[in-house]
Amino acid sequence: MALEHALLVALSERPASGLELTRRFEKSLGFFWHATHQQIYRVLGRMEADGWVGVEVVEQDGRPDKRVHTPSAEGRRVLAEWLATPMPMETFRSELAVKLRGASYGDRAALAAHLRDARADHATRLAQYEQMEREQFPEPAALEGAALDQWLVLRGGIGLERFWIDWITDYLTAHDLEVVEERPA
Amino acid sequence: MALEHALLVALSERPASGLELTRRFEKSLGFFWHATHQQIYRVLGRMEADGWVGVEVVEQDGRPDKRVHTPSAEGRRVLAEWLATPMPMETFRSELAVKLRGASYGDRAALAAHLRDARADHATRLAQYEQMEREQFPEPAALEGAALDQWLVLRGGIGLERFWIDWITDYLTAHDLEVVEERPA
DNA sequence: GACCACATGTAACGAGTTACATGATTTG
DNA sequence: CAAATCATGTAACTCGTTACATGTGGTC
Repeated sequence: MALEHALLVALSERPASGLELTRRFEKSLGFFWHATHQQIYRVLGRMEADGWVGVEVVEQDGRPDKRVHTPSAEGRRVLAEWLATPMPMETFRSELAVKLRGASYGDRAALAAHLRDARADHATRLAQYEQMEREQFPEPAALEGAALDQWLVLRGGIGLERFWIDWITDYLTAHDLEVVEERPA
Repeated sequence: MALEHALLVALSERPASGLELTRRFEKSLGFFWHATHQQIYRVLGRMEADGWVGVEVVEQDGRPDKRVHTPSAEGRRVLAEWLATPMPMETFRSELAVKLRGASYGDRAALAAHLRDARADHATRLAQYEQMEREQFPEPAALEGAALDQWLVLRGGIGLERFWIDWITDYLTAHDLEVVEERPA
């Protein structure tokens, strides 16, 4: 498991409350790790109990208090140890792949419509990532340290979205299911 | 959830016992879906109880009996219905990405060593996939129907392994951590 | 006789999802 | 005053992993 460690990475970059972490996960680390606020609060509570993070209650102007979490010395030790641990090879899990493989046992035309939707979703996300790259990393050659890591992970997200788009396109093309745009007269 | 549906796809291609399914998952659908035999047996039991599959006990020569599962009419209906259902966009989950992003909070050199191992693992799997492609699909242009789908999913697996290798290589290169091969004198 | 492969399971746990609950403050 | 946003949580459930259990038959 690694949500603990993903949270430690995020909190090392900047201390945060549960809700702030949730939002940050949607944006950045979320390319490769998704977590709901329920799960994040639960794990944060466990990390606090285990002494991996310290909590400071911060009063806010016109808003409820928030509990800001910061990695403790023990938390930093745990994170460093995890980073140095070898990992088993990962295999991605994809429902879409199962559907592609099983297409002949259902309505291939209906599936094709969903594939085009899925491709459009990935194209949208790709465009978002590329915009983030332009705005946040205008000069990649000058990056180093944590900022360089962040850019490289964003590059990974971009590469992955391109993989999805290419794969779906290849599938539709091979089955001759691409829609040719009609030019309106 | 979709292990049920993945099993229905596999059983539609060919009826099988639990253990045979487990092995088939390691080979083909396993590019994008991994499942242990425990999980497969449990889900097969549920599918049998729900009437999605029929079971025939087959005696074998010099081996224990096996229980061969075949999709029922109800199972085929369920599969077709699932195939026509729109799906939410998928996000892959990767520990490796978290480690890349968190590298500056640990020992980057130690991480780099594991990254090279991970890249070697993916290169090995890529070679296996490419060999499967040569052996099982020597003439892709002639494929159609279920066989074409199987080839396209294998192509997806190949594309994904290439993504991994490229990404890790980009990371190591950007951090100037590539090992230059020493030429033995 | 020990060991391995085949074949099917059970039990316990941990991780993740979904739905719901609570209370504050700002905006319309 | 109704609705939306901020902020933190509980409860119930499903999914997935790990470890263990059981029995057959062939091989060294």
